[in-house]
Amino acid sequence: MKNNITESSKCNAEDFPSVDGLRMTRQRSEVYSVLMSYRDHPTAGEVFERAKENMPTISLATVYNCLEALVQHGAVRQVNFERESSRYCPNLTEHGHFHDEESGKIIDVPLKKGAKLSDLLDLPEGAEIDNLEITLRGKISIN
Amino acid sequence: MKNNITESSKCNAEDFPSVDGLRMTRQRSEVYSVLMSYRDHPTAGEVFERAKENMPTISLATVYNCLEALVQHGAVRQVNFERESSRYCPNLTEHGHFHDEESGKIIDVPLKKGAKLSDLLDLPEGAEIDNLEITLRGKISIN
DNA sequence: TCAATAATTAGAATTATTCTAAAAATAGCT
DNA sequence: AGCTATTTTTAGAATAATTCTAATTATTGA
Repeated sequence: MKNNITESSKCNAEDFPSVDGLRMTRQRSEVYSVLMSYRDHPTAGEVFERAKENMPTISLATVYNCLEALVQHGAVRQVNFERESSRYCPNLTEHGHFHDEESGKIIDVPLKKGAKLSDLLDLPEGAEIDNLEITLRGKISIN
Repeated sequence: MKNNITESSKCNAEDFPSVDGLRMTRQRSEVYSVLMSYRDHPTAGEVFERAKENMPTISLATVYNCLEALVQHGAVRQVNFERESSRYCPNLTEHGHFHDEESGKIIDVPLKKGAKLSDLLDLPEGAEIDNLEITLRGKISIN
């Protein structure tokens, strides 16, 4: 008897590791693996272009849907630079982003171990932080 | 003899303090004073609504132009929250922004005196920072 | 296998912002 | 003051990223 597992449900932990509570689909798996393999903070449009290489029928709306689902389940992070398109980042460690004005490249900026945000900022009384975004823009001087 | 100074050139340091290199105009002055008087991080659209109270003929395009000019001359700051409309802030001290998820309010978060960003972040070699944005989202617990 | 639910899709709609081109204001001359 | 060059303002059109809609397809669980 032919295996009745569909294309979509074939996805497993290797394709789409541990994103709890999120149903696996071929499209979500594809979008996630695009982010994991390039790791260069692509926009939704760029993810779409890359995903189409493996999955020519995927739609842009689906890429947006998948990215939203992945962000909501904490599998990837959405990062915003000024008014530009959102970009997506699979690095889940606490970090900021440096946007090099010359090359256009975006570089992950790790938070120093043990450094506390409250050492730097006068947070409001009772503030409970759900999300922190640190973005830096500048140049890298070559000496 | 009638004073030939036009409406626009009448603007002086009181209306539009020290923004060097930027020509004073009635519209820029109005936009600037809207930001200075409310100090609550309005969007361009909100600035437009408020500016119209004093200057009913001002256009939205002009508000955008004025805001851009003021930002470029360092008179105000542009702040972005996720994908929402840009907001504008006349507080020129180094600070971040806390976005309260419950009230929607945006609260300035001062950087602690003497605190250095490099204490918190592992900046890339030779990075020269032109712009820093720290945005926090969360709740304020009332105890 | 069937019914219920969820995801995908194409294309339309939305919305913030920018662009365009013409009119108005202004500054720098003489 | 008058003239000219430059800048700013303006209304409306254009753009572009994202979201919405409604129909189709896939998936789950009984």
